[in-house]
Amino acid sequence: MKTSASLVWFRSDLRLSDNPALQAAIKRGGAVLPVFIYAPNEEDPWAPGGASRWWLHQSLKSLQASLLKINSRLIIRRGPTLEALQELSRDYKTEAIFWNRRYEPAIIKRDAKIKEAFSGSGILTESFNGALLNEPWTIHNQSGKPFQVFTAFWRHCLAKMQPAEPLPTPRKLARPNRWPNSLLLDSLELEPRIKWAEGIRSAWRPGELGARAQLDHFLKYSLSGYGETRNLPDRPGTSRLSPYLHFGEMTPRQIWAAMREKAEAEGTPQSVWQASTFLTEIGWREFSHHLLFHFPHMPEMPLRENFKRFPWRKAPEFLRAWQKGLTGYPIVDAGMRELWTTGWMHNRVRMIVASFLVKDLLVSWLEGARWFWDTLVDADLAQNTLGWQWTAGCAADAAPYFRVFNPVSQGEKFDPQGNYVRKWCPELARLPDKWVHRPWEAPPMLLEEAGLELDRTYPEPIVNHTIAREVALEAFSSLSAKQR
DNA sequence: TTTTGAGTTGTTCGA
DNA sequence: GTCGAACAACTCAAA
Repeated sequence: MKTSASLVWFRSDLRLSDNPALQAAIKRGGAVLPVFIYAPNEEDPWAPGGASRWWLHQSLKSLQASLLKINSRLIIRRGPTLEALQELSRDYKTEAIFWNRRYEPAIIKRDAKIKEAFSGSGILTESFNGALLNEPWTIHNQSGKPFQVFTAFWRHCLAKMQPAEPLPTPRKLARPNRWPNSLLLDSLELEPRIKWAEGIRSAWRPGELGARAQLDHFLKYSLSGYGETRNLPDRPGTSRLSPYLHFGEMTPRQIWAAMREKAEAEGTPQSVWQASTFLTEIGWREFSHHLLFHFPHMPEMPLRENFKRFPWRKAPEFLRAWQKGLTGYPIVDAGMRELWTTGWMHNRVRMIVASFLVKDLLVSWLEGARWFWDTLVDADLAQNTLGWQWTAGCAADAAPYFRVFNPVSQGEKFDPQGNYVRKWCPELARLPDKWVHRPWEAPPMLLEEAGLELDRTYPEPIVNHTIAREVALEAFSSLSAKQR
């Protein structure tokens, strides 16, 4: 005798709390079958990179454990997704399939096909908003078009938004009479064969519990100084919630609720300001999803037409030096090595290294986006795309072309004691503060005392920033209508 | 329809 | 050392 069941198709929502699809299945009654289907080629060309796969493995493991505690299990299958869902629903008298939406163009298309395939089958399919404060199609300006400028977008959202209370965490799920087969998590081979993930492992605690712990820690220790310390890469001044948000181990709605609670408890103008500065970052996440939804070609194409003829360099040796953290600019190299080691980079440093690749080296933002995609544990198509287009100046609402970060002054301003640089570039550790961001200018005696031999133990700068800046300004001005 | 004001995160130069 | 202005042109949003 088969029991009637609902499938809950887990995707980028690896949590039990505040999960609309899961709640819908519970509400419907009958058994709940939690399913994860691994089908990376359906996300092509943005299938999860190495760091993301590592995180995904840990998250699934954590979700398995959480489900076990509430009388349930995670069924793991491989794609093609449609076939996997059809097979499961055939074998287990499935009445409904529920999932939370994703917004990547390839996923939207695939999900639409899946919905289509089940229509008329007698199986209900329903998707929910489990990742955003507002669905992208509900936000538009007065002429009915999507916003392209952040400030206007976020002002509009703040005025209209009333995020609901987060949904509860289920205590117990109804099981089927008999569990479907499941693959072993290890058989998905998400973890790297070569052991390069140890640095990531020691930096992070993936999963829903890790997410909550991180949020609590941030609210308790870092939010009060957020406006200032978020820019200092040697301190834990940022929220570090990005990977949790990407994998749906935490929702913006939960963050919103936690912040509101805290603001109500404290209520000082200062705390409200710090909270709003942080919430603006959540606003950027919303904005990036809004843009990706309305301009689905964004991951590959510049939003501004005229950038299609930008003279990017093909410079594999520059790209490689940047990737390896061997550019000769300490703050850039420190950032790239932090990324490689921990799967994450401080936001301030992301801007610096991105500006360096795009403006000093004149290498296309797409190359940068691809590298970040493979190495970041928080790699998110919407956020990564907007971040790079913003830096390159080819988004509608972008950094002005003349804003070229100076890697030395940025380093001296935001890492004045060189703690960050010394941590990730230990060969520079013994240089005095004064020279730690510009070793090539240090007196030879000092270099020797610090055990540093330029071009042997640490590279000379691969480009001269002052000259590179001039070249970049020239290249960018070639885009203006007057000149061309 | 036309007009106006504004636009995340900077740097440099010269007074 | 500090401060304000210049750095383009363009597009978006809203009046």
